Amino acid sequence: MSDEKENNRGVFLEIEEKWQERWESSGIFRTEIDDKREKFYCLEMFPYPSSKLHMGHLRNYSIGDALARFKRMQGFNVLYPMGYDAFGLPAENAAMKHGIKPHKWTFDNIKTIKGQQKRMGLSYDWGREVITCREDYYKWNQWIFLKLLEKGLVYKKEAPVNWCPKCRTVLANEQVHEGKCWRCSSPIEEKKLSQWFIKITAYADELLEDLKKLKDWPERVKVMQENWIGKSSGVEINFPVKGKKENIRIFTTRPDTIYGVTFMVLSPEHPLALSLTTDERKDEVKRFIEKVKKETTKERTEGKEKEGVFTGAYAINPLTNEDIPIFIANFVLYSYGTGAVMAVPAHDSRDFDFAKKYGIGIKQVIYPEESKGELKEAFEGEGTLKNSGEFTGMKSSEAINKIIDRIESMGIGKRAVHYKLRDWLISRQRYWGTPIPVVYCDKCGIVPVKEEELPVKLPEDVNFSEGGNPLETSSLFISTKCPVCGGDARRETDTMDTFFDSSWYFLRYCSPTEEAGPFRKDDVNYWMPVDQYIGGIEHAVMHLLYARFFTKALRDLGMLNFDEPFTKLLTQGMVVKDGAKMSKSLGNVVDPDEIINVYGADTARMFILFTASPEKELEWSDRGVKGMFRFLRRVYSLFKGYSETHSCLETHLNKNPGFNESYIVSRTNLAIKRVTDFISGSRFNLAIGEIMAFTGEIGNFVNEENKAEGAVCYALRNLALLLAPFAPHLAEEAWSIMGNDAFISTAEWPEYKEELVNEKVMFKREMVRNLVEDINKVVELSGIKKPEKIRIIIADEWKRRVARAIRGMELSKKNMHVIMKKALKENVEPEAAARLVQKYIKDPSRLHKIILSSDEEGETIKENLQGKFERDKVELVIEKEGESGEKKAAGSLPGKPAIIIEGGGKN
RNA sequence: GCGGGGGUGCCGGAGUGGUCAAACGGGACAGGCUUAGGACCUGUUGGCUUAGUGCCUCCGAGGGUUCGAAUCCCUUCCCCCGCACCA
Repeated sequence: MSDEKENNRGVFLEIEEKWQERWESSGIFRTEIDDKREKFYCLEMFPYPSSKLHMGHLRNYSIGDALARFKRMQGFNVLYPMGYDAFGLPAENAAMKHGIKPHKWTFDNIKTIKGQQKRMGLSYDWGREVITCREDYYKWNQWIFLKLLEKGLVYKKEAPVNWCPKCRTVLANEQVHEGKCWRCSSPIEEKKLSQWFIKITAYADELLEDLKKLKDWPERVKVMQENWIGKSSGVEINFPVKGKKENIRIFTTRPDTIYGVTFMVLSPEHPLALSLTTDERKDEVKRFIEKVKKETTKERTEGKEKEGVFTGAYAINPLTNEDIPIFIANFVLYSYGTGAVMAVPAHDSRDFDFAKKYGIGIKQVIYPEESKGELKEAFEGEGTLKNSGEFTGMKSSEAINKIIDRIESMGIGKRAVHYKLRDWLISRQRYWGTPIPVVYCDKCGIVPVKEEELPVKLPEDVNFSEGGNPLETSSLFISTKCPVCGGDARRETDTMDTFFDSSWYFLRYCSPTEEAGPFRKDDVNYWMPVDQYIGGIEHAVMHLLYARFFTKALRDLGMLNFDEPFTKLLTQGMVVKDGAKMSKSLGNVVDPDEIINVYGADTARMFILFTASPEKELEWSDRGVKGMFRFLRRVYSLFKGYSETHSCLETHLNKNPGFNESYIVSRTNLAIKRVTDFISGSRFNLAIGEIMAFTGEIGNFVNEENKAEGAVCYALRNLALLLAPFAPHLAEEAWSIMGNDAFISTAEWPEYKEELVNEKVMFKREMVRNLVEDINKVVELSGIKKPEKIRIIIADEWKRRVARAIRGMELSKKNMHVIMKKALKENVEPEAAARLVQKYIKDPSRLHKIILSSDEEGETIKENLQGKFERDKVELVIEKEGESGEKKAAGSLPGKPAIIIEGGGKN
C-alpha cells in the first residue's frame, strides 16, 4: 500500500542525498581554465535572494543544469556558476518592517536558497560564487563607475525623472512599465531632480546594429530591443515664424509629405509655446499648458483624445511659402525629436484626427496606385507625389531624398537620426545598493573618490524608519574630506541601480577572487562570451540591454575584446497553474520544496523539462508530476532488476551481433542520435520523450525470451548516460548499480555509431523514406516512362522485426505502398512522373535487390539497370513463374525490402 | 494601431511536403495481478466496418500550389505577448 509508495520515495530521497554529498566532497564540478579543451559557458540569470525559490527558478536551473551536464559529458570545459543579485529594495523593506538589517536578511535568504539549489543537485562550481552586496564585488562597481565617469559616459544632470512614491526612489525609463514601477506597480510620478545618468545613448546605434549579430537570440527579444532603441532617420527642418525672427525646428521622417503640411504643433513644454502666442490668445494657451502639465505622462497618453489650442501665430512652409497655423497640443512629446512637428493630416493618422476635430484643412499630396476618392483616413503608405511643385510625379522614396537635399542646400535643415532610447538613470535614493563614489566639495565641486580609497562602504549607523534615503541619516558616512583639496566635503548619498551590478556579474564569475581589478583579462577572454544564457523574458529590455551596453563600454575601455556578451539566449516561459501565473493572492502556488521533498529532485526536474518546450508557458499538473515519478521508478527497477541477475560492468558487443542483439543496439543508437540532437537544439521535452520511448523498448526487449545480455547491458548503459543530464542522481545510482566506480557525471557522452545500426531493424520512418527513394531510383534507371504499377512486398520476417521496433504495431502493406499508389494508379503524365522521380532520388545505395517480372519487359529493365548501381549488392532477379510476391520476397530475404516492379508503361 | 508568436485528438504537447489517424505524457475505458487498491503490468482510446484488412472524416475557417499538405501560398476568424500618440 502506501508503504511501498513511501518506501520508493524514500529510496529516491536517499539516493539524491547520497550523490549530492559525493559530488560535493569530490569536487568534480570545479572548473579551471584548460586551453586544450573547448570551453562552454552556461549561465542562468542569477536570482534575487528573496525568501525562497519559486517554480520559475526551478525551471531556469533545470534547463541550465541539463545543458551544463550534457556539455560536460561531451568533453567541453564547462563554466557553470551561480551567484546572487543581492542588493535591492526588499531587503530594506524588511529592515523597516521587521527591524532586520538588510545584510542579515539578505544572507539568511541566500543560505536558504543555496540549500534549495543544492537539493536540486545542480552542478555549479560553487567556488565561483558572486554576491553583489559584498564589498569585494561592489568595490568594482564603484571602480567601473569611475572609469565610465572618466571616459565621459557618466554625467549628472537635472532632468524630469520617474519617481516611484512607494519605493521612494527614481527609476530608469526601462523600469517603468505602462506608467508603473516595474517592481511594485505603483503609478510613477514625474519629478525634476539632479541625477546620475549613464550615456547609453552613445551606443544606441551599435546596440541596434549588433542585434543582427545575435543569430541565436529569440526574435521577440531582438524586436523588443529594436523598438526600445527606436531609431528613426529623417530630417530636421526650420520653419520660420511669420513676422518674427524665431524658427521652429521640427523633425520628420516623411519630408516627402511637406507639401501637404496644413498646420504645425508644438508640445506644451516647448520654449516657444507661449512666447509666440498672440496677445489675445495668451490666456487660453496658458490655461491649456497648465492643464496639460499637471497631468502625468501616463494620463496624457492614456486618454488618447487629442486636444490642442491655436496660438494665433503662423509659420511659413519653407518650400511653399504658405502660412501655417501653429497649435499647441497634448499629443506632441517634448522629449522626442525637437518637440515640434509639421502636421500632415492627409498622411498621418494623428494629424488627421486633430485636423478633423479642429476643422483644419487636409491636403493630399501622396497618391497610392489606386486612388480612392476623398480620404476617409490618413494614407500613411508610400506612393506618388502630386501638388508638390518640382517634386510632383516622384515616388515617395525618391522624393524623400530629393527634398532633404533641397532643404540642406537651402541651409534650413539637415539629415538627422533620433532615438527613443534615453540615457540610463542609475541614481537611487536608497540604502541597500552600491554607494556612488563621488564627493561634493564646496570648493572643488563634484569630485570622484580616489581609486585606492575604494570601496566606499555602506555605513551601519543608519535609520530606516524616517522615510527618506537611510544613507542621509548616517553622519559618519556623509561627512568626509575632499580628495582634491582636503577640505570638508559631503558624500553622495545616492546608490546605484542594482541593474548596474547585474550588468557585468558574468565577467566576475571568470575571476571571482581577483583583487587587482574587476576581473582578469585572460580569464575573461578564455571564458567569454557566454555560450548559453537562460532567463526570463522580463529582462528583454532591462538587464539584457544594460549588459550589452556594459560589454561595449568595457571593450572601449580596453578591458574586453568582444562585442556581445551572450551568444545564445533562451528565454524560458512562465510556470502557470490553472491558466494563471502562480501567485500567493490566487493561492495557486506550488512550492518547489514540497515537490522535491515528496518526489525528489529528479522527478521535479524531469517533469518541468518534459512538460513544455523551454520557451513556452508551462502548465503545472500534479498528475504529470506523478507520471514522471512513475517513469523514474520504472527506470530504477529496470536497472535494479536486471543487475540482480546480470553483471553489466563489461559490455561485450559482438562485432556481428545476432538479430536480437542488433535490434536493441540499433534502437539504442537511434536514441543516442535523437537525444543528442534534441538537447543540442534546446528541445529538452523531446529528448525526455525519446528517453521514455527508448526505456519502454528496453523493457519490452528484456521481457522477451531470447534476449541477448551484451546488448541489454549496452542499452542500459546508454540509457543511464542519456538520462544523466536530466535525472543525474538516478543516473549515478544506475551507473553504480551496474558496477561502475567513476561518476556518470564525468563519463563520456555516448556517440551515435551509424555502423551499429542494422538497417534490418531501422524504423518505419527511415524505412519508408528510403523505400520511396529506392522506388524512384528504380523507376528512373529502368527506363520506364510511365509505370503502371509498383508493388512493394515485405517479407514476413522483416516485417515482424520492424513491427516490433515500432512497438507491437503491425506494419501493413497498405502503409508501404500507399505512398505511391495515388501517383501511379491513374494516368500520370510522364512529366509528373519524371518530376516525382527527380524529387526523391538521392542515394540509391540502400537498394538491395530488385525483382523483375519474367516477361520481356523485365528483361529489358534488367538490361537497362545492369551496371547502373555501383554497389554490387543490388541484385537483379527475374521473377520465377508461379511464385507470389510475398513468398518470393520472403524466400530471398535480403534484410531489406525487396522491390518488385510489375509491368511498366511502354512509350 | 504597429510588431512578435500561436490555433493539432478528452487534456498537455510533438510533428514543418510523402514513416500521419498523428511522438511522448496525462486522463478515460477494458483486462491481468491482487484481500483490496489511488500501486504495478497489458491492451484500447476519430468514425464505420472487418479484425489478415478496407473505407470515411480530421490538424481554427475558406480557397490555391502539388502526383501528394497538419506541414508551402493567399484570404479570413480567433487567442496570447510586447510597444503604445516616437512625428
